[in-house]
Amino acid sequence: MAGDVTVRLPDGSSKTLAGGTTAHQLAQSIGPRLAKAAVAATVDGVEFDLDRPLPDGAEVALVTADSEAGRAVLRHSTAHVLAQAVTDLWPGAHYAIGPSIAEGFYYDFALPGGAHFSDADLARIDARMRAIIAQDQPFTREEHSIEEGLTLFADQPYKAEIIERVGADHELSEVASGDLAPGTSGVSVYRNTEGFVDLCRGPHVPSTGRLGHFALLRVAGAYWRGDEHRPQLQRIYGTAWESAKALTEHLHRLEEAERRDHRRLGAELDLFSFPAEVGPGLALFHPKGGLVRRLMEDYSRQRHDEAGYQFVTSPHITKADLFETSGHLDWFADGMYPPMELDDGQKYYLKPMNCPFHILVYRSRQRSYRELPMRLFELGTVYRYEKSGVVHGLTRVRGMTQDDAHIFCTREQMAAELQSILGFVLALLREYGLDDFYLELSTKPPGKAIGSDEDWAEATDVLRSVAGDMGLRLELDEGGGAFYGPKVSVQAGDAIGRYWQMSTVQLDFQLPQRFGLEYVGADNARHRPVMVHRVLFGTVERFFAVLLEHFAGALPTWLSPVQAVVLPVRSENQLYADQVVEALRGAGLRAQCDPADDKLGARVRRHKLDKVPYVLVVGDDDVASGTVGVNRRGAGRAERGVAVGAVVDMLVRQVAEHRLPEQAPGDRAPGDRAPGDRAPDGGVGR
RNA sequence: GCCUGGGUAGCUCAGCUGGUAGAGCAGCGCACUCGUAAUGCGCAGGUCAGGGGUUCGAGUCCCCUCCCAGGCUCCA
Repeated sequence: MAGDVTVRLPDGSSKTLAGGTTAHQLAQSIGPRLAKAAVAATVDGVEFDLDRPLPDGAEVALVTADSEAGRAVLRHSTAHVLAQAVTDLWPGAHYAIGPSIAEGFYYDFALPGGAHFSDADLARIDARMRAIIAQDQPFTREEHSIEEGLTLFADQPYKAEIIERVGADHELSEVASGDLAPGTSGVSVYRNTEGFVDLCRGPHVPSTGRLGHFALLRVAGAYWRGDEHRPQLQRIYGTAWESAKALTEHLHRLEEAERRDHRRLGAELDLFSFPAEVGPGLALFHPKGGLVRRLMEDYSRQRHDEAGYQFVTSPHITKADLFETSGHLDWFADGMYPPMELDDGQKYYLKPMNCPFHILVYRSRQRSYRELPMRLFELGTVYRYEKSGVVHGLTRVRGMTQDDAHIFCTREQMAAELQSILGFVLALLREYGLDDFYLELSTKPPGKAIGSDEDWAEATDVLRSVAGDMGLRLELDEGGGAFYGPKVSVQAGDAIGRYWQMSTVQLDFQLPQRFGLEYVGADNARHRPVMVHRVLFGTVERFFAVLLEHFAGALPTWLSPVQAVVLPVRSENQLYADQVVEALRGAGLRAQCDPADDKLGARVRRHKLDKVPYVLVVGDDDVASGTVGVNRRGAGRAERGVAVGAVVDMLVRQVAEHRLPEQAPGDRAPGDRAPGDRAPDGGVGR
């Protein structure tokens, strides 16, 4: 029939439909469930509203709400409703951009008179949004010229700025806000019944009634266009999901992340603190935290020893000259503590990096090619003057210890060396229970780098090819390199799916040149070595934090500050309990006794909350038969009557093998709370 | 550095519109000697982050500083 259109579906089949058929009608023709789940469609790879007619010959796929693309549509549409609610409640408010993001959305506003949002406002906005959703207002798309767009948004300066930018650049395929129609010289807007109109590329759900499983989370300040020289806007963050269940699960994940927060665990488990008297970003490690740190550091030293690294040590401060030569004072001065002036006005700096010192070790005498690759390693404590707003627990501090190595090698050796470094790094991270990795390649930072483009290109190519051989996903971080060279970083996923930057490997042609490094080759001529900068944990502090969160505080037995606690059931069992502790200690284990001054249940609970891997209970039966009751962390029930020798052997083996916990999370009773928490009051979250 | 919100006992928090502080847990003491996630009673503990101001009187109102949280920017 004339005017029919034929479209192809993802399964390869074709469907012929009456001309003007929309994606929604197509979905209905396939099935009511699909029609209900669909929130948008892709037409030849471009996202479309459901009510737009399908062109003939198109490849059409329906986007359902339970896909990532579908959630993005839900979130973006929810952001529109948020903006509508805010403009309802604050007439004259300017709205800027409101994209969907990884697990939610945000919208930026400038309120009249410079007003700002409060938590109470969030509740009001939430209520208004729900009213809009209840009205099931349709989202209607319109397309306008640039000029019409400017008229439409005459009183919305941020929207006008976006439109002007589109007008100035027709080729603009996408803007950060995601608000514009790609490849067009006009703009599209979406309108709903109450007259709210927003600049938007789309697509949107057909009507607000399709939304509703959302939560507004927090308000924050954010610079317009992310530029700290531009006005600061009021941002509202929220999340939205396809179902109440998905929303609830997401909120639970947020609670879980909060429960695992290393700052919280650090205080609860008495590992470290940040006294205000010391200063922001400067941690104090308590005996238990210090012990864990030492275990990690000792093991790191052992592995580096085995891998052919040589150990060096360098001071914490140095004269300015060194950082002038290295270029740090030109390129990194913002990140350094200001100098102290000593002697005759001589400037000394706290070191922000270890590399210049290791370079001087290399340069202390003439080097032969026979010495290369030369791998210098140091647990080097560095200080960086981080802006006050960025310090965060142990993951972003001002004083930190890097497990830092600098490898000097020939150009011929560098590919193999990089490969072996990455292999070494990944192997060690796996031993700590991290096994979900991807790599990130960071390239030359625009405007703040030393060295020629050719050198950067070569270094970047080598890193890319070596990284590509690791069999891991490789992502590009354009412009994210250090000032002296590109880097590959290892991003490790933790137990709840968050990724942390751990190790970085940087290839550097510049510092060897600036410091005039040489080696004498087999040809008896002088050559310039290449340098590789490498951290493995990144910093001991950050790695500690990541491990704590990954294991939810339940560190593997070999890293646990206390590996076993022995509980005599009653005081008459004390002597035997002491003997069990002695047996454990004699085998090199960290064990202690908790005498029967308290109920057994209370003591068990206390040490479980302390995440002690093994709680051993000894009563009359055990005294008689030389056994203990074993309550293993993470296990549901205790095991009775295990021979002392067997327990000692089992623990020794576990520690020697650095065995990982079989079950990291969930070693607390449901609904359980940390010491010091208030009694449950039925409220959700905080 | 910027924005917003905070800072009350070791921890988690309560304290209405100003009338000089309160709970739970932790700590200490006493009693209880108990077989696997909270025994009871008692005691002690706070220059309400620090400084200045308004006031007869400030945890509470105002200003400054410090620190923390969530963001922005930046980054290991």
